[in-house]
Amino acid sequence: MEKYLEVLRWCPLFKGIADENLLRMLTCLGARVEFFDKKYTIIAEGDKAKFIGIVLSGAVQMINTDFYGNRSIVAVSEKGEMFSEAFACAEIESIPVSVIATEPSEIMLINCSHILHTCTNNCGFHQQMIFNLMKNLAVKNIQFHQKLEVTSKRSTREKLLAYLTVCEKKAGSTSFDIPFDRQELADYLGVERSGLSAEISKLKKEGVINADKKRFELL
Amino acid sequence: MEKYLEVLRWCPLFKGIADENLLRMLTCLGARVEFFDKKYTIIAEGDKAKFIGIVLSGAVQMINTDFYGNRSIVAVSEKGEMFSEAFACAEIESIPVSVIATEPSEIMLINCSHILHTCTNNCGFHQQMIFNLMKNLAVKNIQFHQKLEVTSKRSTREKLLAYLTVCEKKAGSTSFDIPFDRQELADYLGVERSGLSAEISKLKKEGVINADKKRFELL
DNA sequence: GAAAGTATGTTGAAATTTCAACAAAAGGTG
DNA sequence: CACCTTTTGTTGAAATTTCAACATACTTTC
Repeated sequence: MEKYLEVLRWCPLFKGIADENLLRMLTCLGARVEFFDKKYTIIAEGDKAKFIGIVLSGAVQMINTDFYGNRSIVAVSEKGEMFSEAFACAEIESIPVSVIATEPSEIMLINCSHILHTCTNNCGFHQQMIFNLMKNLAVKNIQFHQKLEVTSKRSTREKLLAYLTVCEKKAGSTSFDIPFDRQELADYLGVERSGLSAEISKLKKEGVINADKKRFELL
Repeated sequence: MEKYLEVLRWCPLFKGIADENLLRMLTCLGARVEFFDKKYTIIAEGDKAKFIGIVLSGAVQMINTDFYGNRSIVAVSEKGEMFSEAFACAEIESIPVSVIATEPSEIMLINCSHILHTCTNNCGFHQQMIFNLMKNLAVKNIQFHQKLEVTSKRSTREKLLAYLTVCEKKAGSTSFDIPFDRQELADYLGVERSGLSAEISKLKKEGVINADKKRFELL
């Protein structure tokens, strides 16, 4: 597990926990690492919601596919971030989305009940970890607020600009990469790909943005 | 505070805490109760995100108003439920939405730092409360997933039916009341009121639903 | 480096939503 | 009960989005 230390130090779950304690905890938690190729399903809709995932390398998307096969991208987790923690913490039966690797990815899986229901009173690191988990859940909540703010806009143009503004803030620069190709961006924003492409072109012509592949710039 | 005991027992924050401990904790937490008339603002966008709110009576809505004045209803909290807990727990600067009373409401306000940063190691009830708070954050997360699933549908009809299906599940009956009037429902679903009214009429004619004011039935 | 496959941009027609305006119904108030 | 206000339903025109189809650019594979 040593080779993952650098990523794990960045993971919100282990904030404030020293390396040597972290490594011991991983054993105690029964953490295991699995590799998934691009496009592979890490957790399928309907699976038991037992595990918290941590992205050690690569990236994953939470996908919601409806009755008619329409894909909606709910969220993205990148290196060092967690996923599926809300489902595991809420102790619901099964997970309502699928988690897909969008690149070859190494994923750490931890049975959430090991975090919630083991030695909660004795071990200080454990308390810290539960606190970290709570804070992370709150942060994810806020991210949902942001996503709702973006997708609740009525037009493709407004959704796109709202999303790019969020990215700009996150990146701390007017120029940044987004984690989506055009079809994925459309599925994330809840709009039509062709209309999205048209809108991007229009905004380029108007001199509002620059865009090339996944790189965007707000002018 | 005794007169609020019945509601507070139902509040997810105090689950598993006996009445006598609960009352002592309220003092320790510095909980206070305020009354708000219908349409009054409990927390305004931009306010410091210090407080967790608990609805003792009445109901509140989380409202997001954009630059152009378009209203979007993010969520509703009813009797016994919490609000603003994610903002407080994430310890962000200021709250990005407004919380409005939709009926005359009694609201309990608790400074979240009193929950997170006081006697966390000594007091068992306190540990329980933090655990409850975490679980509630996870549940709210899942509710956001549900809302996204509803609002990510492309047509007014699909959004409405998806929302009504969620209500049906929650109510455990094909007939139920929704917490919105027509304009509010439109602002919650992210559609036009007139189009929504038209769609409701259509679904009634087709025999798919019954609807009268806030009461709906799925046929 | 050629071939196949994937991603992106473009376009016009069809469908849907938004907008504005009004009428009818319901609710609140003196 | 009459008046005023708010809510809801309806409608048609304008704007926007979706859909389908195709051309081009870019990637991957052999």
